[in-house]
Amino acid sequence: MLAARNSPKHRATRLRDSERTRERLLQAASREIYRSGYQSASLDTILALAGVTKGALYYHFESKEALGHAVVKEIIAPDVHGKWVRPLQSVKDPIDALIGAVQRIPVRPADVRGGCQLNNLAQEMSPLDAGFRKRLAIIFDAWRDAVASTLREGQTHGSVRRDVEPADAAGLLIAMVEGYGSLAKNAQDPKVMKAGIRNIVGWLRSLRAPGNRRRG
Amino acid sequence: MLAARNSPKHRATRLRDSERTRERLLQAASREIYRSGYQSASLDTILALAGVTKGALYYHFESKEALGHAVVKEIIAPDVHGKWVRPLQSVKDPIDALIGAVQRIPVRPADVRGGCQLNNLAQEMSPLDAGFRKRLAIIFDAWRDAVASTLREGQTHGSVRRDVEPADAAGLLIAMVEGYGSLAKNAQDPKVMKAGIRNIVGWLRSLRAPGNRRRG
DNA sequence: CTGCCAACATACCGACCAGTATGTATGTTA
DNA sequence: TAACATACATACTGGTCGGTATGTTGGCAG
Repeated sequence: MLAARNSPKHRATRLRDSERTRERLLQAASREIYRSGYQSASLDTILALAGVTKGALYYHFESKEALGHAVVKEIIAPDVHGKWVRPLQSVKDPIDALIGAVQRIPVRPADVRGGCQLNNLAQEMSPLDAGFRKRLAIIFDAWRDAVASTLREGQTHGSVRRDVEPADAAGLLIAMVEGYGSLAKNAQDPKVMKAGIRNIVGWLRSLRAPGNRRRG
Repeated sequence: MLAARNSPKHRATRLRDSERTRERLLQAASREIYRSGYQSASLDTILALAGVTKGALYYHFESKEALGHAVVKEIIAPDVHGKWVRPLQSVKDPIDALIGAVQRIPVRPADVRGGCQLNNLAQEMSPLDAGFRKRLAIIFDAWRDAVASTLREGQTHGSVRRDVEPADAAGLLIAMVEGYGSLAKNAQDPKVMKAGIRNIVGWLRSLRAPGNRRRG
């Protein structure tokens, strides 16, 4: 009788429901912060989106700030990792991989109008809250390190020009991506972002070592 | 008696005082919006900065939104014009002029931490308020047009490479400037901005037509 | 069956918000 | 000098904010 029906399922169900509530709060907060910015994001709006009430929120998070930090860590960081770090790990051709990542930047009207989650929050909160700033800086650093590493590897394999400074080029790439994102967000026009992607891709091609051209 | 002492001075004094109050409100609003963003900028804080009260504000501006629009038109637009349009008009060497403008980007810690007024407001308000978005888009367009025009002129004079598309290069330059501004703002580190300026300058040099090099 | 705790829901709080209604001092005009 | 408009100051409003204190419910151990 001691081993029979120890009811791990019921416990698991409860825990899973609790985790699902937390996840819904995170997703709702992410969407609302994306729309209105962190400071103007209303907890009531987030709660309505998540379909729960204040009690649930303050059970899972100790404050609005903690909720925001959790969005950075559990939503934004994995997103950037999936788009800019994992795709660059152990690839044959770094330039092709970078071009692919750039071309996979969302260009649907809604995405262009909303901009980049990472950049949005960094722009708004970096001067105002050290907790946000540091967490976002870690993401930017990981992004830049991933690009720089793949460029360095390309240099050792001879596919990337030796006179390119990987760290500088990585920073420049990120600046271009975020800069064009800003321009396209203001213009509210996917064409601006598409033109930006073309220009970035052209610049990336110029980093390829002579004799390693894929085209032309 | 009809022409004597028609008291234009008193009227002028009154008008000048009124105009000064309006100007102080604009400057205070600009600073507070720069610090906290438009949405989170408190009118009470702006009034305290300007040293006036609600009555003065709503005498000169019909709403917070109108005040914000006036900041864009009367503070931000002239600032961008003075830094990126006037310095590029009828210059001998467009590349040198562009390099000069880039090198004149403020890199003091306070400037780097605060970011670019134009980009700050554009990022925050473009998706939320069409009035802000359009006014800011006009500034971005004027900026890009000024850069593109000076590049075109450089092409006719032979100092800029013919294979450069002026409009594309202008957009890329602005994207780089704003992108690096974002990265430096998040890093809160003037070194990031200085490194960005060096990279942008290097890219600008690559636009110079062969045989027109200023430096080896 | 009972007590207990996790996982919420509900009701409420003071602070702050943009905006307004009204008061008032200082010229200007008739 | 009396009427009047300009250029504000003061006092107040309804609404929203993040946060808290308390109530409620369901599963689960003893």
